[in-house]
Amino acid sequence: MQEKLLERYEYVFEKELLDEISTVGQFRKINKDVPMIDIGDKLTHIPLILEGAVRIMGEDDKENEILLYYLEIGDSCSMTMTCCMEGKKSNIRALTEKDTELIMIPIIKMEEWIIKYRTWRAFVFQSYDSRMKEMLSAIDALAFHNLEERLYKYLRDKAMVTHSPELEITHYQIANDLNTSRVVVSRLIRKLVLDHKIEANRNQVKILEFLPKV
DNA sequence: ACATTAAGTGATT
DNA sequence: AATCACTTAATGT
Repeated sequence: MQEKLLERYEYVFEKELLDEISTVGQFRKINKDVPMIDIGDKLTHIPLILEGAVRIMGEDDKENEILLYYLEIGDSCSMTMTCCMEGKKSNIRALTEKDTELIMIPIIKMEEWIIKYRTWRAFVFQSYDSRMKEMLSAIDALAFHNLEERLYKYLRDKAMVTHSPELEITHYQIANDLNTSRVVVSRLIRKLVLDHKIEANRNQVKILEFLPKV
């Protein structure tokens, strides 16, 4: 665990903080598709991702699920960070997208570290900021009723997390994550194919412009 | 060959 | 954009 922690966060956190993380945090290795947090669970720890990715799902007043965002290497969960302060309950559902390694940090340390470590403070704010920006653009797409854009972004995100432009997925699964119907997804997929943005076959979608990160 | 599941199509709201 | 009803295509047993 030490090596990976250093490898991923050596330049993010100061030495003392890294030491404290490795003593106080518990290392966990989780397989693909394992539920970690459900809605209503009390949050006791915040995760720090070392390897793999975690999908964060939200739910509206009905039982409609929607994929909010992914946690990847170097990420933590800003949702957890905020509602964690007072041991509140989760309003999100977390699920491993693939085999994942992470460190769980007890929430009590949150406040302490915010005061104690400059880099931790920066980290918290930074992950806040990036999530906020993501949310804003998501809302934008929703307001414009722009499912096509949402779908394309979804596919790109998924490819990013997988580190591969080729996704093994059905239209039905996509529809579920986007909280829409399969028929609509199929039609939008066909559009994207005609626009030469993707290729699609049964159980498979390939992103054509796959440029690993900006 | 048959059943099951994924994906395509047209019409309707 | 969602839903329905139906077709076609691919896959598994």
